[in-house]
Amino acid sequence: MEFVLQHTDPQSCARVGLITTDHGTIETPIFMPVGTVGTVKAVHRRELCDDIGAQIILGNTYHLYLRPGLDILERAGGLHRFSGWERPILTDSGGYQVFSLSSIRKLTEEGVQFRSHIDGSKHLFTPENVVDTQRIIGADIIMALDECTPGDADYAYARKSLSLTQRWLERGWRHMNETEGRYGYRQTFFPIVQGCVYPDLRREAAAHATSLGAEGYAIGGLAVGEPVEKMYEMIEVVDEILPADRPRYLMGVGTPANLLEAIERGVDMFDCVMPTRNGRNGMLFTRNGIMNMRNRKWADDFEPLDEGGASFVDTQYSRAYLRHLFVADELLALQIASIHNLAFYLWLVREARRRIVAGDFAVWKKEMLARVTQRL
RNA sequence: GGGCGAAUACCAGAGUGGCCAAAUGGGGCAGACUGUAAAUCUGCUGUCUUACGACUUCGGUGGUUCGAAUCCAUCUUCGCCCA
Repeated sequence: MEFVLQHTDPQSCARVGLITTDHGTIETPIFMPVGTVGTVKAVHRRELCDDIGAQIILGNTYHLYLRPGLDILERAGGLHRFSGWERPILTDSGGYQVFSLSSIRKLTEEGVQFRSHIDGSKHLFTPENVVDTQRIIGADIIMALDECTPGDADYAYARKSLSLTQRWLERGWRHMNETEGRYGYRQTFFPIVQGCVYPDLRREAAAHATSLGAEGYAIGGLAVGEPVEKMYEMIEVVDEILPADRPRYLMGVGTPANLLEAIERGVDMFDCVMPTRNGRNGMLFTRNGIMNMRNRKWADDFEPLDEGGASFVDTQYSRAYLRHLFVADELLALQIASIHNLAFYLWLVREARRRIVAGDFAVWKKEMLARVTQRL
């Protein structure tokens, strides 16, 4: 993987860059749709490529390891060939499941033992074997195993948790360097900076990760229960330390407003389930604000979903029709909402990129921020 | 014409003397969702009220009772059976 920093906003930390992988290039800032189990839910590959313009998507180690399993993935020739997605893939390590599945896992020095949410069987994930798994999945970008620390953790716990994450990082990094990919293309490894909401821990984590000399860095453990101002503060603290010539990936974030704020603070990559999950639950993110499509007020609104929006669904379907589909529990509703939201997110980062280059990012961001947070 | 049964909130349907403004499901209305255990989850859903609470409800009418969705009489409607 290579990263070229193409432009930096003179008025802020916002940046424009280009990541090159063996599966193609990624223009940053970028939003990466989440496809946990090998599919971006409710969205076809063709829509993802042609209509949404996704340049890279996510997969998840924990989920793919459990199903379909490593044997099938390996025999398929990796997730790219298995799913037909030919552009880059980034896989999360299972670190987020340490947080989200905390009731069915046990943390030890060696790793994390999950009780499968599917059948209850036990599986040990270590910093080493999640690298192996991600190599088998065939991810272009492999994430280190970390403990995603809850946003409300106290200092003592956050320190202890960070320390474990750092030991795991060193083990994963070493294992990565001792192994090779099996499909003939390059795979790269991103450390994850933890430290909860504590600036000194974040600084220590950023410095420690940077010392490895990785090709890109992730900021994890944010948007997990802490106040949003804390999140922005932590991004600032960390981005001061992370090398400018490497991409920074803010994991799991976020709302359109979160993206704008983080881009301004120097973040290059994002992923979040919000556009797809909230979309399936009836929420549309648009340039003009948020719409809950299940609300009665759309019942007889025959205007296009989002005139001039980034996707074909925005003009081809009316608000009243989409509301009808949601109320009637029709599957097409999930597709339309997912396509719309992802197309909007990709438009948002593309536009941010354009504005940074044009030099009016700050003005545009301020205006967008006011609009996207409105409730329609 | 006779017999039996049933009528409960938007719908279906439980409840058969006080713990009933009335279970449950559906529907409706609103909210939540951030590296996906999520096409999921939560709340509200007689009226007034921020709440406490007050008021009006269980086909109609009239009774019994301290007290009725629940018991009695009668009427209406519906279903089934006999002629």
